[in-house]
Amino acid sequence: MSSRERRKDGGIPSGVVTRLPIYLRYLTELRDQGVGRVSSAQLGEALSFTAAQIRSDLSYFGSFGQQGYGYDVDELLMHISRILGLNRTYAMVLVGAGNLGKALASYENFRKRGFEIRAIFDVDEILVGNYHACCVIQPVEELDQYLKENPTDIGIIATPGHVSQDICDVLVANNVPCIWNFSPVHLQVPDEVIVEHIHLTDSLLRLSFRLNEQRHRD
Amino acid sequence: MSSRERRKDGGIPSGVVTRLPIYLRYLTELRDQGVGRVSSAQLGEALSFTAAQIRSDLSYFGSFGQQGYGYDVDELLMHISRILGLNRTYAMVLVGAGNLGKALASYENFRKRGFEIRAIFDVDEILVGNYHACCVIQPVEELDQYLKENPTDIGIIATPGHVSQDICDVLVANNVPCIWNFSPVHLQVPDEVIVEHIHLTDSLLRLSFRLNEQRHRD
DNA sequence: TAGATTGTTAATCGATTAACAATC
DNA sequence: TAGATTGTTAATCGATTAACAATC
Repeated sequence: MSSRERRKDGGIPSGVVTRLPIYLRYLTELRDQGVGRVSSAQLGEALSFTAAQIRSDLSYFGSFGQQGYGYDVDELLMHISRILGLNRTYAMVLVGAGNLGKALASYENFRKRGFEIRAIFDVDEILVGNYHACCVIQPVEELDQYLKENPTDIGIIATPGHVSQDICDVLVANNVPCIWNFSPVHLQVPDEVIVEHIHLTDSLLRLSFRLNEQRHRD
Repeated sequence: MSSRERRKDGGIPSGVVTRLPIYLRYLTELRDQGVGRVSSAQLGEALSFTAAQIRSDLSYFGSFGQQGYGYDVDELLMHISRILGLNRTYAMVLVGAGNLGKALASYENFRKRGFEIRAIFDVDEILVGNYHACCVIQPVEELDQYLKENPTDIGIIATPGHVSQDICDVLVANNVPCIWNFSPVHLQVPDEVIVEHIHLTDSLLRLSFRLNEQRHRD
């Protein structure tokens, strides 16, 4: 199947989407080291993937290499950047200005990539009115009105679990297409809404599971 | 294949390990709501999995249900807790006391589950000596000596990318079996070391990819 | 007992990999 | 040209699902 035909059926498999940012990161590293060219075998070696998988992943989007040569690092980097949508900016709102929310708002790398936190909301009256990183913290009751006036691509939920579904509903009702969820809750959203969960505790539990795994063996 | 036999071959598939914490979280919610019993069909409905997948996942570890009845919520919760290793505590060190590191150290839920940050390290002389949450922040040069004197289960890396491999090497050299990595780097570790990556930027890029996905379709 | 739901098997589906013709 | 490596096909592998006998 050619890449053109492949694109027609459903979406891109999630495994592919998971690996693209990994490729991007490593290619950026190579470029910063002044490496100009790389083969799928070399990429695979460095990232613990097979060469075939890397070529297969890239072929969903086009032909970026050259037989007998491999890939031009700068060129491939440019293609993957575009594929991931890095050729534009994204407007974000952050809900929840606790320790984690503040850490996210302070993280410069997001803005550098074009992901801009444009407003911060919290319930805590003590926090409201304070400047943090980019913005004044606003009362959460104003989230709905803000979203009506300001088109927003990504809503970041960094609230305690018991309010996150309510916040999510407000975001969805105002057509925010993407949710970045840091609360320990399985959010209910319509099919068309895109959600990425950062479940920190789940990740820790995967560590403790693997650490104790031998116990479950015979 | 019986669960007993299944356990003999390699490890548990990573998909199963990913879903166990999700089951745990939802079962906890049910228990807190006073729900005493649940079927695989109900679990699947709530979490968008098939009932068969849930039964298949659980069967890796034993038989926890009853035909015609389903699962006792408390009992299943107890089993999954043990499977995930929640019947003990874990000693952790945190390296990197920036915004994100501080947020992690302040997060009470980890400690409640038995994941205890026992020491914090940073390069920044201004931070060193300050108390944060549980512990005094120590100079990173003392990490090696600390690990030699204090058995540690999990090393948390919340440093800038350019030093994270060095920190990782110190952790590995001192037999820390698990790494929880928040830095935007693909760490090189021996096969037996267990690594969980929280790559925040990768997660954002998956959002922007999905948001722009239709552009790549015909 | 009749109804419900498990745990497991066998069938299906999808993802990964090996192989290779094409070609730089 | 000879050597290297792509993009793609076909084969393999593993994960998911549907179906059902067992049984509470």
